[in-house]
Amino acid sequence: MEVECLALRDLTSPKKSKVDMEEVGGRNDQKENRCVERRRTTPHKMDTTATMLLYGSKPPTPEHLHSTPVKPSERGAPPHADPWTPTANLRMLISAASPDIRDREMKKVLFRPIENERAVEEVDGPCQFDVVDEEEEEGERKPSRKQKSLGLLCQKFLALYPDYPTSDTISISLDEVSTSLGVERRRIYDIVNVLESLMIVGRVAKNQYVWYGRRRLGSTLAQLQGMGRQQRYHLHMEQAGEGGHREGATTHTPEEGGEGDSSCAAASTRKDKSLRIMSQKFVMLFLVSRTQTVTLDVAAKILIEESQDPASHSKYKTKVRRLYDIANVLTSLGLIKKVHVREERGRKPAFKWIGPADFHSSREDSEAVAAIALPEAIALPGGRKQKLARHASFSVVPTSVASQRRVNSAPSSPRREVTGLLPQSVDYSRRCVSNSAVCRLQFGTTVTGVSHPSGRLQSPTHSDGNSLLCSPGLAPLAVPVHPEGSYVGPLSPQPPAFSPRPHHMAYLPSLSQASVVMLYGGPASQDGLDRLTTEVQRSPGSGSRESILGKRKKDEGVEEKRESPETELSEKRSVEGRSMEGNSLQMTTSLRTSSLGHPGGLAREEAPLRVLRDGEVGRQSPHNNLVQPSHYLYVPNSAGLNSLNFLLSAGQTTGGLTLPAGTLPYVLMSSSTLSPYPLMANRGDANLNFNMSAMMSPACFVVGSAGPYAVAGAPEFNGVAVAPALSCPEQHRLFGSGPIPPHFPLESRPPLTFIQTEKQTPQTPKEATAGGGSKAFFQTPGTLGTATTKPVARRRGSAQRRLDIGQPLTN
DNA sequence: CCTTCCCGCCACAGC
DNA sequence: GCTGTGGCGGGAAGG
Repeated sequence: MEVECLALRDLTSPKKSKVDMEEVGGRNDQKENRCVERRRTTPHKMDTTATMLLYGSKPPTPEHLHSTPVKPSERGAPPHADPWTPTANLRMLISAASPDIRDREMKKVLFRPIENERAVEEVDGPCQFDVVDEEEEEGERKPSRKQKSLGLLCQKFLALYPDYPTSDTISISLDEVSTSLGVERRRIYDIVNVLESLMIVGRVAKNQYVWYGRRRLGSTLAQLQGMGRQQRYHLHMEQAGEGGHREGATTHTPEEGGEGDSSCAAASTRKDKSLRIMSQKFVMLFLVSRTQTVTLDVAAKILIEESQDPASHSKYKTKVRRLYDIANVLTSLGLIKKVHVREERGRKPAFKWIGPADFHSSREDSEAVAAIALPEAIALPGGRKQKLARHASFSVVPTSVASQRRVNSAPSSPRREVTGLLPQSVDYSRRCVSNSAVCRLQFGTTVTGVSHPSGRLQSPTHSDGNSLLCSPGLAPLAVPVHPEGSYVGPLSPQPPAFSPRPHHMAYLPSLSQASVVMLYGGPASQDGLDRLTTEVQRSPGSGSRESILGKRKKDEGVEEKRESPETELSEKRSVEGRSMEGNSLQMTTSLRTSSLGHPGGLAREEAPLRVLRDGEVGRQSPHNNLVQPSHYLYVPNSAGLNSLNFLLSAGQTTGGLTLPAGTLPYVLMSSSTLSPYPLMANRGDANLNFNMSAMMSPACFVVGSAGPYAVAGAPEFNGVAVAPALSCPEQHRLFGSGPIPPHFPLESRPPLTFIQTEKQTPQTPKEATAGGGSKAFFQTPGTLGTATTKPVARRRGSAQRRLDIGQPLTN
């Protein structure tokens, strides 16, 4: 193989710089104007989020999505939900909870629709929930910069999809994502580009990406490591390290690429994007570094060199800015964490690799890996090829990859029609894979999560086996929803009644604008789970905390778990709730958007959630202390939960969840996924409870132990999507997912079922069956057909970027 | 003041 | 000309 160079050459295009220089003056002016304008508009966008979720599966109209945000009202969505309100509620909860949480909360409010804030303020004014702490009111108003950070955004993004999807059928629509997350597309590109560089996502078509999750991460990393070595980054690092700068390290091969193609350089288009390349290189640096710590300074220098640019100061600054962007994403992925290195002159910011160290083992997808790389390598369909490769190392991979991609992409039209793409590969039209338990919701999409193996998490108890995480292998599928006792979120103050044990509530503060209902289960029970859980670790500190990042760590499931202390970040985010005893499932609703908060506005309460049964939820597994919930049920509020009623079957059940096709959209997420978010939980007691009820007032839900849960959909919901999670082991079996312990105690339990009450359109999951029984869950009605379609719908399509991706068929 | 990094202008590229 | 992409750097928040 030749070397393809990834050339960074483009990173800084001289041309551009020049231009900028020239234009600066004018540009700025324009900028100003634009800014204003945009700002103004933004709020609407945000508003739409909820809507988006609703429509996710079925996009109302493609146009809508794209276009500028329609006001919610237009769509029928409630005018903006009050973002603040939820927050307020949270605060209350938080206060009640621990200080840590509070802090955390304060710092980050995930999913808060930032942009709307303003609007909201004006409109809503302070929320109704005055309950809140006083203290914050003011503060909140301003969305702090942190709340808008790329890292946070990335976490939200990641939370939408399972770490280890069973198949590569999960598609990602940038429009939807940007809308749902309430950010501009530009930001999504930043995230996606980095994820793409690691093969966590792949580009399918314009505006469409496929979610691969971390399945390929290990191989990707291995590949990058190899490339890094080839490039001799380690040498560079060393040199740099010492001297601080390495300039000389020219070790790297100059371009080779066999190419001499210098042409490459010229050829390169923007596509070669630097962000992607930089991201890969940055990761390589970690992988080849002995210390696994890379300072921005060094990284920037190395990257600049490669890029051939004369390192001008400005370039350096630009590079650094980009590195921060990349680092934020990588941090969110749990691959690196920020640290400081001391040097002679003080300390320098640096990042330390905390991701999987041992990814070699998993090489399954070697091809994939290859692919990974370097997108750049790929030739452009247009026939232009580009790329450049500068470093031999890169070259290695590329070819194969490139070819692959081409192949794939070529055939299909750029826009992938639903079906058309990737011939071999998956039919995107179907979102769900047969086997997979997971479904993604299309847009709303989220997928279910799955387990991922990450292990380290939180739970202190892992020993018990409470933890549920699925083994990697299984992961995708089965997520145990666990059956153990389920408990419903206490709307009512008295949770105890329901279960013997203290319930735990988990409250996620802002998952997204949409309100969320979380269900979290305690430890699943049992043994079976235990096995699965490989990952759980105790966290040193409190049992309760877990690191966020940690969870995601495993690659391919196999990776080692790390114990490492979490990153700072993680710590912050650690949630306490998890440790709760979790026996049961708990549900909580966040009010975020919703109605709760709003006085009038949103009242969607048409149908409050009600509990169908209470049963004793409590029975859970005996041992449950501190277990971390394995999964959470995430329901976008946007969907109109408020109006929904739903029933949950008793937790114990095992059966599985059954969701009627039309049900509401929900996603089952592994706890790890959520880990990053602040979660409030009550530990059994009333601590938190108190407010909850208030917050939730509109909706109520209950979980009965025995019965199935039914959800009544609000009118709005047409089932958006159903995430399939498997709750029980049995299901797993069905799916074949994994080993499940025979003795899984669930047998008797009734399955969870969601029922729709109201009008829901049942959707049929077409493929539901395929997988096996469980599939049903998975399917999201919408997802299947609808979702798929959506892409097509996407507005006009001009695809700009060629689909390079073909993704590895390999799977 | 320095670090971090959000924001969004605007160039490009495919149609 | 239009739209999707995404490079890039100003400048502001945070520390």
